[in-house]
Amino acid sequence: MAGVSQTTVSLVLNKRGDADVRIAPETRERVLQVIRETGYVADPVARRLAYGRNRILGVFTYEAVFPAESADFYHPFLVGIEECAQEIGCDLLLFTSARAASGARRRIFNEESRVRLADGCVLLGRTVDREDLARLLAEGIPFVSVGRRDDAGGPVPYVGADYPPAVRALVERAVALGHRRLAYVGAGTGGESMADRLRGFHEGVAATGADGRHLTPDVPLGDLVAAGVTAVFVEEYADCVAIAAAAGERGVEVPRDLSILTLGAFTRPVRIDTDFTGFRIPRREMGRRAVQLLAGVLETGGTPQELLPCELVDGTTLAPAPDRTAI
Amino acid sequence: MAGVSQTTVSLVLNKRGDADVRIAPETRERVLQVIRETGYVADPVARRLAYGRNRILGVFTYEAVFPAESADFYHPFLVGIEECAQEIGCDLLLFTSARAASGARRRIFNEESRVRLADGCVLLGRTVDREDLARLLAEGIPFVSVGRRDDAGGPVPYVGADYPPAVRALVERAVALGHRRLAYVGAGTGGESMADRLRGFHEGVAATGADGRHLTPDVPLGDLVAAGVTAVFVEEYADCVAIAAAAGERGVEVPRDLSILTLGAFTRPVRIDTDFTGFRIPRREMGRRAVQLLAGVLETGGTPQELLPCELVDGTTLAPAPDRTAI
DNA sequence: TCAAGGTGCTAATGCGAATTACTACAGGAG
DNA sequence: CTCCTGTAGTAATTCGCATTAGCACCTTGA
Repeated sequence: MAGVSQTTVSLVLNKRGDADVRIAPETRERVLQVIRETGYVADPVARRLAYGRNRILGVFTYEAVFPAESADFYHPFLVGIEECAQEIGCDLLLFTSARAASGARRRIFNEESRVRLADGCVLLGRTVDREDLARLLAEGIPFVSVGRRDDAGGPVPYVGADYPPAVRALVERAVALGHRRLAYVGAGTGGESMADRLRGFHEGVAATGADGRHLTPDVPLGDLVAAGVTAVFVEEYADCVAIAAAAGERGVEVPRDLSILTLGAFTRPVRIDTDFTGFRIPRREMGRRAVQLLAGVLETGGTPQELLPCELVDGTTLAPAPDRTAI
Repeated sequence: MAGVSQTTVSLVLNKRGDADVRIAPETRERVLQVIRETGYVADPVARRLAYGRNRILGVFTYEAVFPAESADFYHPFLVGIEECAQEIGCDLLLFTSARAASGARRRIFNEESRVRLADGCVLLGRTVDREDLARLLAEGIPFVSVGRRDDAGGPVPYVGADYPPAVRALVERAVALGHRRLAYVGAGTGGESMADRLRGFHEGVAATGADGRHLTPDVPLGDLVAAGVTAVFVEEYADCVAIAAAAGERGVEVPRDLSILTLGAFTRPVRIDTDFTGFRIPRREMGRRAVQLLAGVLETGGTPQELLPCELVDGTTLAPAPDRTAI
């Protein structure tokens, strides 16, 4: 329509004013005019095939992105991801189809994975399949994990929450308030984040010289009390609630008789009613940062690894240790 | 690696057992073996370019997808959309980049729109730009709007909430409880959904012979009371809350002195504390249905238009009309 | 023995852009 | 008048796959 070749149109569209390729202003204007009239938009697919970039970031989650329960644990991450993606002018591709059929484990690389359609991707999930990570690494697909990950055939780029210092700080607080017998209640495994929490607990215990034990979530409240534990550090939020409820039933007053500190893992949905003492995982910031780091990886490569600090939350479930003699 | 041509691999991958093209089982197995070993995955971009389909559905929202406020109005739509997309094995492309720079109106067709990367898309938003709709229609891009839309140079495919009967039913309920002076509080414009609500109100008033007036949201509560209005039908949820609050201040008891019925529009975020009488917009179902309809459009074309019924919610803000003589 | 028909696979082409290599033309220097 | 140097633009190729047309080989029937 403008009487020029496809090449010229391409050059005009991509604003190429290079030294080695130039377009007469008059010609350029003619092309732009036609584009304006027809509303022509370059096919993003072909563009990507030829050029290699899309401005599309993939988001892979091992759970549903939009959970039925609002105010869900993952939501803040996504808020941050979206905010940042918008700022840098990228679209987001949610791999919703990856949710495998019942039974089978969901995997990034399924039969017709669309991962490579995106320029890079953000991984979200409590745990991420090691094989998936290794393959991502091996194939050189740019990605950033939200949440720290152990090496998987190489260092994994991530932005995580810095649990150890946070948990350790909580332990120190409790000890400062007179608590001597502490318990970590939770698996302490099942993902790096759990391991990090437990590690922070042990560090804190070691640093303060307190007595710290590691118990599984199914430990009866009676055992805790009988063992003289006055402060529990609970990995999973739902267990916090359960313990608080059990305490209520048994006449153990929180926090007078027992301090409960949450370590903020959300594996199971639960209604939030108590204002537990613990720390805030900077979820939104992690989401934002993940996208920023991914943008950096796309730009210049590298394997960024960052841990964001968790802010302590005062809450109402930590009090000075009860007078032992009074019990 | 398998000693066959690219064509053969393509045929094996796409499971073509057509009459006109056949592959020896032995060859097929050899190819599959190599694929298994190398973990080869066809480039989704090239695939789309050649074949024309992606199994990617675009989601265009005129507001942020993941709002900072949880339990947001749009969230249920997205839950439904994701659920259904997952079921039919599609990924979701969120056009987060479309959020234009401050000031400018966000548009679907911006300079480098990625709409055409998806097979089709779902439109979400209180109002949708008419020009965008017209262009979508003109270019033959498959899409389905969530929310009824007036024609835009042709009928628009949509799945909406059926407001008129719902509002009308509320009016009839109020009249059945003795209310005679009713007021619709809200703009009644600014999108098809608003117009539909107002229309339903007028229908209800006409059918019952009650006295119905249309007032703007800034009407002072005093005027309502002075005019003898005993039941207000409030378009915007935030206004419901505001009116209830104003009533509380002025000693007008809800619902004894004044019944408040919500028509469920959420333009402005607001804390929900009262259990207003009104109806439930089937948001999640609308999201699901939109994706189903879109799948249908992709399959067989057409211009589906559906309205889903709104279920009445009893709530606590509708009571029999006060005895007029007693006021 | 040869044509007809079936079988199994490949060469060539297209999708729509980006990119590279190259050409036609004009003006100035030698 | 020829050679050189820019300048402005184009033809050809590439990206990785799907698809169509067609080729070579093997049966079968007459």
